[in-house]
Amino acid sequence: MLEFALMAQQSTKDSPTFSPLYRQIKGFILQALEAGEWRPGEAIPSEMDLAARFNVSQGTVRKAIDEMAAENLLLRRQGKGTFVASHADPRAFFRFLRLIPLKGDIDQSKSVPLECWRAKAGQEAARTLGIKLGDPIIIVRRVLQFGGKPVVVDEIYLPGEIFAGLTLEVLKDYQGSLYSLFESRFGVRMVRAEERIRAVAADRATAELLRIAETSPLLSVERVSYTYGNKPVEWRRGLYSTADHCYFNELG
Amino acid sequence: MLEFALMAQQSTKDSPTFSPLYRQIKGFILQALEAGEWRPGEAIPSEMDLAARFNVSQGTVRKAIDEMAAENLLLRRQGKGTFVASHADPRAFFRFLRLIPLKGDIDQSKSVPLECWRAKAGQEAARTLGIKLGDPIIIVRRVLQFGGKPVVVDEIYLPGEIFAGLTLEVLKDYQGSLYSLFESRFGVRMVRAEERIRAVAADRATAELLRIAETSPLLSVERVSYTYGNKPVEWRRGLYSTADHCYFNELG
DNA sequence: GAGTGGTCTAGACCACTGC
DNA sequence: CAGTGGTCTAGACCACTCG
Repeated sequence: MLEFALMAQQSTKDSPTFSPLYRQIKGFILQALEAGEWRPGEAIPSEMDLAARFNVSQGTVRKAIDEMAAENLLLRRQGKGTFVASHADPRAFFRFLRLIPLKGDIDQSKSVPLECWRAKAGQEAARTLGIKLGDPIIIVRRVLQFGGKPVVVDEIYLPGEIFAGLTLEVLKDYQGSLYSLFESRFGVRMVRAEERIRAVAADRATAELLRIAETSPLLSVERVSYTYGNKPVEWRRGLYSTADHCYFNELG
Repeated sequence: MLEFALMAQQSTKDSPTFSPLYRQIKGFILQALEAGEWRPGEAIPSEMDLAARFNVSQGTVRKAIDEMAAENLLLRRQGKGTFVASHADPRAFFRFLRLIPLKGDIDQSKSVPLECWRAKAGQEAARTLGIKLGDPIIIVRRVLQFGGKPVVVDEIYLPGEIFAGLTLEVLKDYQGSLYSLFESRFGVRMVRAEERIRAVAADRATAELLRIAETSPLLSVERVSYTYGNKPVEWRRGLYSTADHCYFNELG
């Protein structure tokens, strides 16, 4: 990160674009994250360092970092430092997969990639991913198992430009979550997502994969994931068998 | 709220029950809310006032309130004061009902109560609501309409002790959300909830109410709602028709 | 012990609301 | 104008981690 001169044109009253100092600091840190200045898992400079660079007090930097920690962009660890959040952290796993067993403890999950092919973006994919009609996309199909049993079938649409080099072999070789792979191999960190959930009847192919009866009710979970700057980088549709699991959501 | 002497046995190091001052302040404010010292929608004392009462600095009170505002317990309004959050606030509505139309704008919703009767808590209800087996409970059935069409059938289990006096007439007479009614008439404010979502096939009765085909896939949304102090006070099961709507969830 | 984040204070000033 | 929350500062000290 480069050094900064003062930027605080705090401007009393007459500025319609007023934003407090700590938000500007937050913006700079965000930019640096976006630019990959510090990689996921790494420590960012200490609050004192940042305060010195930005010519503000520690408290102001602190407030900026507080907000980013609340948004799961950064992770504070007392006595050690502040770290860029990473999907490699196992705690991040259930932040995006809200599936828990109906009874018993959380069981081991395993991702089984089925297919991975190239295609051109149709109207819906283009609109959702913010790319142009006909732009290259990559489509992945996979099954998620819990405790050895298939529970989810996912179909995942990715912008071909960003995920160039993604193949079925890469997927099969990788241990760990998909987002962890995206982060370490493609430098794309998922920061936020929206899910739209409906109930649908299982088609034949899905029923076979999940080893359930055709027309069984399934959850259809459509997800759009965003990276820094609200940029959509993944569109997926999952079909969840809720025979032994349920989608768990906490309403704050 | 009574005045307080100093409580800050901050105790360096040797206290395993260490908690910072602002959390103790938060605890006191929480207690006062729980005791109904300030009603939903009312203002609580100013930060300066509270600081004086607790013999701490404004900043410490501020941090306590910050956390409570983040938890939607309080609502800050610059220049006016800090207010007890209320379900009467229309913004609170979609915090608990995460249903949006598949296309088009959010349409007007209407709750149509069907039945309301007394019963004794069975094993599951007793466990979920934290009451004793056989304790009185109230069961409400109702339909939620969006844009005039039935979309949700709810079956709601309430502890009879807390909601004594709830009848079908009361429900029918009340305009506004259920939680708003609970808050204003029974002094019970829902603060948090957990939902478990599964896909199920519509039974005949539900299918008729929702005007869909029997065995159509539906979302089964089981919710436990809590008031202050993590006390469960509502258990409900909703069946959502997702023909024209979907459950929307934001993953932070 | 040095360095990190975490808490707390006291005071200044700004932005917003309503009288 | 007074009163509220919102921002920013400077400094002190505590709790935690690691060498």
